[in-house]
Amino acid sequence: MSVRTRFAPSPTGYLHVGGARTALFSWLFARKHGGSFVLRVEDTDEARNTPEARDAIFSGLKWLGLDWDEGEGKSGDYGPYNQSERRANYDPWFEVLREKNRVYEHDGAWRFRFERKPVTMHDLVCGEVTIDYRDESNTPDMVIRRSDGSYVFHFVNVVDDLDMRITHAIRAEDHLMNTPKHLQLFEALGAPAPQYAHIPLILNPDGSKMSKRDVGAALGDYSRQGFLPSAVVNFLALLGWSPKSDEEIFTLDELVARFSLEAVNRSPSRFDAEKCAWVNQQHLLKLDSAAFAEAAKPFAQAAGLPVDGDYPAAAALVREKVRLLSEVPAAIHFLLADSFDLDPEAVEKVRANPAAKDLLSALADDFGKLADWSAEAAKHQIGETAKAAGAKPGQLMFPVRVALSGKSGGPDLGDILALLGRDRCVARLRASTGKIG
RNA sequence: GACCCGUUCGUCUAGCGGUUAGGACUCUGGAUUUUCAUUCCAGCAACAGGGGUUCGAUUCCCCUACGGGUUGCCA
Repeated sequence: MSVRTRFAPSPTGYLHVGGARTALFSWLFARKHGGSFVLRVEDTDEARNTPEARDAIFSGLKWLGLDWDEGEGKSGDYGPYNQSERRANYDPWFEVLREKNRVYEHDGAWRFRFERKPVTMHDLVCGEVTIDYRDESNTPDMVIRRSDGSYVFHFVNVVDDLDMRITHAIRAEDHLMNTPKHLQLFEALGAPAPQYAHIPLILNPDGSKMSKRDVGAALGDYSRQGFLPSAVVNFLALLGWSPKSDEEIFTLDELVARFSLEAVNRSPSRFDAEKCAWVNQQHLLKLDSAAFAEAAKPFAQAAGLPVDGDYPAAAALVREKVRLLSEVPAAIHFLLADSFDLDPEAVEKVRANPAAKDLLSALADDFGKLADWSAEAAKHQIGETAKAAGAKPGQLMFPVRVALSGKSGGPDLGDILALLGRDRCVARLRASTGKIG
């Protein structure tokens, strides 16, 4: 029997990073075993469902690269894949329970009669867990059908997993205590239950439960902040799962090859934005210049920078300098704009050397006389100008950087000189020297 | 409160009876780079506490503390 996993979100908010990771692990497990990944939308709570939330789920999964085999936009043998459209599937199973006298009416609602015995689950992550249903006060019979005739989560979740032939239900740990209830339902229905795997929750940096509104909770924020989907997937995989080696940077394909539920933790982990940014930087480093420029383009456009002409070349110069794509516009602004601001702190450092101003003026003159312009030629001239004034080349490099970019950090100076060209360099040298003096 | 799960550097983690407790992020130094960054090297930093079991416990058991989850006619 081939593996079938599912992701079963309810469309009541944006896609949460915890949900995204649950989806990731389910997807990885299915792909690892050549199985199917089903996307089922649990939209039975009409009051809280929104179309925006539905779209956030679909677009979020697509952004991460987690494609589903059955569900929204796909055909499949076990549909429909929206719970709101599955009413007809539930009634027959409810009848089975009624015939077996496993349900009884109470205040208009129908409750499932638990068998009063210890129930042991064999969780693929948590191991054996036993809940004693003889303690009725702790495990009251649960409502599975409301007085308005609609079915409750526990019942539809079980019936859907059954009807959809789900073999492995991978879900977050907040469902752990639901599992023996579901196991009882499967047993009463006379059907085999899927194997369950409960993965630990993701917490806030301070250890509190990460929920809506918390920083970093919404998956949609990550693209806006300049994260690459491959980096988010990579980082999420490292939360609660370990490759059991010192390697940390993986592509989605590499994760599929290495993933296993045995290597999933049992303890909750906190979300560390710093490390997530570092992982993103590592993924950025794997992009070639053209791909990097393309990925950063939306951010440049949003910042009002022109994305034709020098843009691709400018973006390429900062590929190794940024951790997030959102940092690109500020990093290349001086290369594409006509005017830029001088950072006061950088100017102070230049002023610390009394000779800097004269050196810059001399360099502007010498640059103007240069016939051939290239990174090498310009850098060579910096050395010559410095030497002529009895200074070391290094003493002039930093002032030139500040005069041309306004900042103390940035791309390689040779790259800056080459991209700006002789005339712009001379003009900026003169203009900035005046301001520095 | 009851029930369940968990607890290794600040954070993510390796470890499955005997290790100088390893790696990564962050931070701090240094090397390289005539600039910036990358890179490299070094350093700081952990087994929650108490009992057992054992020749020997971070590893196994119990208790306590702490954290999290569940306790809905939400999912």
